Amino acid sequence: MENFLLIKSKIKDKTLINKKRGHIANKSVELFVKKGYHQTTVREIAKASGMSMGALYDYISTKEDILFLVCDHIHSTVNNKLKSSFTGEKNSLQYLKDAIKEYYTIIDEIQDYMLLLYQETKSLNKNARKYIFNAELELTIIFENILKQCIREKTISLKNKDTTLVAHNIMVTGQMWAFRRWAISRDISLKIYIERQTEMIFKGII
Amino acid sequence: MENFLLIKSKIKDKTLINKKRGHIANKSVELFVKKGYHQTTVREIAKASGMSMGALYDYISTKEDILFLVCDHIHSTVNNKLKSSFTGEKNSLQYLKDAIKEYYTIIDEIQDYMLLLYQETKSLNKNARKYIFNAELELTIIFENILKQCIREKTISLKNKDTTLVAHNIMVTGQMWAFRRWAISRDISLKIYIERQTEMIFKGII
Amino acid sequence: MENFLLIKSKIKDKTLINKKRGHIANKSVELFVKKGYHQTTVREIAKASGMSMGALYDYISTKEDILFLVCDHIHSTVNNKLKSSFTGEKNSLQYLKDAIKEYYTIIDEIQDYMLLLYQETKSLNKNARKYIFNAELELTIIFENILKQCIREKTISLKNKDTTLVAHNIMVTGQMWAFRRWAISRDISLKIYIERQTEMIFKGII
Amino acid sequence: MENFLLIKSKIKDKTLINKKRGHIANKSVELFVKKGYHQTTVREIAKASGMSMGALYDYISTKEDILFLVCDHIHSTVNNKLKSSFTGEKNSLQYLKDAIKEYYTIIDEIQDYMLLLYQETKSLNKNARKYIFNAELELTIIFENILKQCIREKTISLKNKDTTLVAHNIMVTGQMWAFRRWAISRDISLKIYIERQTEMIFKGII
DNA sequence: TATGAATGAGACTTCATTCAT
DNA sequence: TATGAATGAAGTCTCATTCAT
Repeated sequence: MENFLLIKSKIKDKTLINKKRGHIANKSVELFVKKGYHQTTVREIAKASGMSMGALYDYISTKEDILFLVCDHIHSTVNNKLKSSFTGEKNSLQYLKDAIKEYYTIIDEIQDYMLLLYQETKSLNKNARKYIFNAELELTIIFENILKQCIREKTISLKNKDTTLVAHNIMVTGQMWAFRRWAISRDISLKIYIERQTEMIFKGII
Repeated sequence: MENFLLIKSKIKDKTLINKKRGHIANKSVELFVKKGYHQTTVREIAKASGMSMGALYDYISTKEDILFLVCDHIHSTVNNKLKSSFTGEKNSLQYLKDAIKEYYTIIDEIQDYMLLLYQETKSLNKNARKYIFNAELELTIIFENILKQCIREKTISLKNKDTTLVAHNIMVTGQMWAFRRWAISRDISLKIYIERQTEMIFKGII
Repeated sequence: MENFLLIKSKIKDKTLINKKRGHIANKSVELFVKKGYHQTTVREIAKASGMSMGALYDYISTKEDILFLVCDHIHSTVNNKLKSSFTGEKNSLQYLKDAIKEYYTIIDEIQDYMLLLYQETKSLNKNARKYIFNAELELTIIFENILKQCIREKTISLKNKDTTLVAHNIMVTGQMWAFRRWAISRDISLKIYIERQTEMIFKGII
Repeated sequence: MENFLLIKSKIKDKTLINKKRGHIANKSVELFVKKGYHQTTVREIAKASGMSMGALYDYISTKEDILFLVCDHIHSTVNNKLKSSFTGEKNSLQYLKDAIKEYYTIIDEIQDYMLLLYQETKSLNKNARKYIFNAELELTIIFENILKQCIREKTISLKNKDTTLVAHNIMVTGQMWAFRRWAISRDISLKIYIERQTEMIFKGII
């Protein structure tokens, strides 16, 4: 977590800061998911974190900072989960397929967090928003790179300039599982969803 | 707009209610787009609407009602625009293609509204949310019906049970133009975006 | 009802005024009993009276006027009921006994109104309050006069100067049935209550 | 004051809560007496208490809570004053006589508070009202117990089952001094009032 | 460092009263 | 006379942030 640049703290010990901020993010994310960012009061956050108001404000300086912490936290979670799943040697096509499956599965696991992330980012200030967008972009680039590898290995037929779009498509189709659950999950399981979507994505690029 | 069931009013004249509520929605949507729902005060809305606080509250009973009005307004706009574009005789495949183009163009025109719609719906109460979800579903069903017509005319190869998923995909890919503008529109114009996405969707179903 | 002096009206026809004001008082008293004067809105009163806001304000000029109308209405009711019960020839002691019984019975019948009367009078302006106090005094004087008649007929042993106090005692003991119902009526019926209290009053003055 | 169960506070220090609530009650009671509960604004209360709006609301959560605080305060005052007056050894009849005198004197001292108490209790919610009624009942029981003691000592001739009623009579006759001052105190001093009323009460039970 | 009481501007909402029709 | 939409001041309550201890 490189949020030192964006959030000021009265505390000197950077290890402590990291530890406490992680703690705050963990406790806050649950509250935000349950009640939404605006409906959650700083008092509630302090209580849930087992800290006093003063102590809390020693590690952040604005309520918005907590939202940033939370968004960052969610993105890190996804990022780490996804990256740590990339093991073993395989051909690039299988790699892509597995990455999609993994990403969609992660989204399913933390769908509430995903909703939170995409609905509340707008409440962040410009800089923080940029930071979060960047994290989102990094994730996209992971897929883009796999696609480029596929192109190099000629396992798909796609122009290099279109990889960005396809990568975004993959991500959005994944997030759709969280956003449109109310409509989709009535008819279809995650397993089938992944199969169908993967199939269609592949048809589009092969 | 049949929001009489969900929003109470102190005014008796239903025509007047409709007129004023439309006016309020029109003025509020701009404020919400600019500052967000929570950051916009009722006083600002009253002022922008050229009404007194009291008059405003004669037509609604909660600030949340205004959000509902706005969400409803946006959906109606999209719905009407889309439906009014369906003219002329054409084969179902062309029909689908045109519908996609039309929908994506509408999204481009009112992208700010789209963002608002999908980020603030969560602030509505359960009933209002259901209502809005339903409007979203209606839109999806339009695409689903076109797809089913294509299947009947055998212009695409898709199983009937997969039409829902593809319809959602079409919608999400369209909304993506609003949500991921910051990443996509740097490299690509709306025209190209529509072409590429249509191509990929069609590859997936033919 | 001589409230013309205290409440202004835009209407000329005095018969109409009387009729409508009676109507308003009748409808309002129920609302006031149920919700209290302050919690009842003029809108509710207008609706319950089947009048428009404007029409209502043609017959009164302040919300307080309605409260006055109501208080007056209650007092009149008690007064008329009590006075109309005074029939037949009897000795003064029996007269007193009957009057007490009658008064207490009236209080039992309209106990909610009694509570209203004594709790909301304070919200009236000085003049209106005086008027209501006067009506209360008139009622007291009825008892005082009976007591004086008893003294003249030597059926009780009481000094003339103490009649006022005893008259007040009689009234307060009656009102107590309304005010302390929550404590008293658990153990005792109205019939017994009247018996016991009458007995004690008589012991005090004979 | 054990009002912790009925009024929530954001403050942790219970001693502080008690102190401040006492302070708030003291300042509010004057305002309520002067202007009435409904006519007094929370802002005025805060100002009179020398607290900020926020601070005030840290110790209560509703304006109604302040009314409860005040009613409780008044009752406690009466209760404590009365109880602390019970000293010395005397026969039960004298005891009763002194208690009446003391109670009536207290009422005279705080007649404005008494009026407030009985006119505004209705604005409390059910639970709070019950609590206040209970305090009133406790007071009544004090007199009831004295009466029972008299019965045991055979200094009065009263059936045990009638003690409740007489106790209520004593209290109501006392409160009458506050409620009907406008009519009574013109002719009679507190001293005389106590004498006459005591005399009549005693005649009724001996 | 930590605590939590205090601040105070400002949010939403109500409602007695008026007045154009 | 009657209607009911409009006014706008004022009410209660919240809550991010600070600061004395």
